[in-house]
Amino acid sequence: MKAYVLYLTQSRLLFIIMGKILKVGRWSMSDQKTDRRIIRTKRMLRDALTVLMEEKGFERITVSDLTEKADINRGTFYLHYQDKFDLLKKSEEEIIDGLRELKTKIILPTEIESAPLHLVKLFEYIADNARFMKLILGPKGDPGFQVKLKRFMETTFLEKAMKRSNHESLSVPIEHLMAYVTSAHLGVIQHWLESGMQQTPQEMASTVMKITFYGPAQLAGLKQSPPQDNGGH
Amino acid sequence: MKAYVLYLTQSRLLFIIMGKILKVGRWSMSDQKTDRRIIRTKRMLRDALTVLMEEKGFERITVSDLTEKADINRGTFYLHYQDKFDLLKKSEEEIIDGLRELKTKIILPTEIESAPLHLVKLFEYIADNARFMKLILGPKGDPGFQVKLKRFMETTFLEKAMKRSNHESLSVPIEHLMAYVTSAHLGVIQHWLESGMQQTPQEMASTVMKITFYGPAQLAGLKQSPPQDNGGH
DNA sequence: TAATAAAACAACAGCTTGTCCATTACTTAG
DNA sequence: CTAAGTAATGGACAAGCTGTTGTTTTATTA
Repeated sequence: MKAYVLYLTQSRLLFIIMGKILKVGRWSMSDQKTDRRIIRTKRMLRDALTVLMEEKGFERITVSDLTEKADINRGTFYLHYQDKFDLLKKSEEEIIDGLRELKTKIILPTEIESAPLHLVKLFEYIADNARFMKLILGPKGDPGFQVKLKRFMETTFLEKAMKRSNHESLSVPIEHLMAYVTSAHLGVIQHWLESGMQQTPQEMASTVMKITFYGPAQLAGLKQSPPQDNGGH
Repeated sequence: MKAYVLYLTQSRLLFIIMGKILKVGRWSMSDQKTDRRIIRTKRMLRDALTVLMEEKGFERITVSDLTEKADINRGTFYLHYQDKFDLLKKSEEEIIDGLRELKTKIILPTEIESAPLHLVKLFEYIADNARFMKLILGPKGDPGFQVKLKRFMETTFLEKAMKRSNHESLSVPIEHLMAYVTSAHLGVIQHWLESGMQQTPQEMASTVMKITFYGPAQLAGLKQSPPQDNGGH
């Protein structure tokens, strides 16, 4: 398998492999993350993204908007990101990475039945990143991020709990139960963000746990009509 | 108050009022919806929208794409819609209107505790419009539509049920309970669509009702750790 | 201070947008 | 069936955005 260097400009490297042109990202001898200029540029662009999403929503943003708001040359943008979708994706990944860090920190020997503490930490993290979270999870945000967040919740603190349950006793498919709970959690988070975060992360976690354990209907005091099984016929 | 007709092109009408230019939508003597050509054009464009959203997602679609796929002159597009966002919005509104019709049809004297039947009808309607629903509620869809759908569920069959509950007994804020349940419903719908709709609408409605009544944790057999109130301190 | 890399500048073809006009094709009321 | 009315077409336009490039300037760091 041969690889020919085809072209080499400032920070761009192109290969031809098997007759196909392949663009292989960026070219640099030094450590990418050291240079202050890079960090500054990226920070400016991500800040600009946030501001502009608040102003007009992601769909209406152009790369020109971003670089103008960030006070950066438009060409510089393309030195770091492919397009505005790439910028969004990488901003999202940063948030998810933060979540994953949270996860490794949180597994302590003291908490075996630790779902509530997990939840509190999650709400705290969201509060710390409220501005971006509110946007990305809001009505003009990115539904793909919702999926990522739900998947994170599922693998982190729900799957574990569910694994411990007695599957045979489940009268509903586990996948639906999962979809129900993760989405419910997400919905409460969204509402919390939209309504200006009037409650503390502790209160929110407690609320969510209560509903999950006692059930929405029980908590609302609706006991008069237990659901009859009309799924069979 | 004077109004001067400034300009009149094919199907466009412009005013100047108090020195300000005002574009007043569309101009036509006849009933907009009668003409077969209009109906055909709109249908073609909405079909093209669906296909293209499947192909590349809404963000990547251009008006040129739409008109090319629909085999329609690009100028014609602007005779009916402002831009691609307008087309999406109107397609969504059509779906929501269908839901509202469902709602008026459904209120029959036989069902007082009718939440389950409401739900079955909802799932049936979604199945009937599965292709568009899957897209619009999917990871490349429109989060704004999720909000609309949740609001519909809230006002239609949840608010009524909640109103009947004894509010004083609620140990969690009703708004959070609402957010929890509507989002949970939405999540199950999304999962159902994503996974190829293996279950019947009846089964789905039954599943959702069960979880809502007995609670996710109870159904999973997790009874060992009832949530202690850690929201206070 | 010298080597190195990022950013700025300026230009480019190609594409999309929204709008317009004149012409053609279709629809429907009479 | 015809004629009036209206939608659709084709062609054109300026304006704006995109992604890329080569050259020059500026900043960083060893």
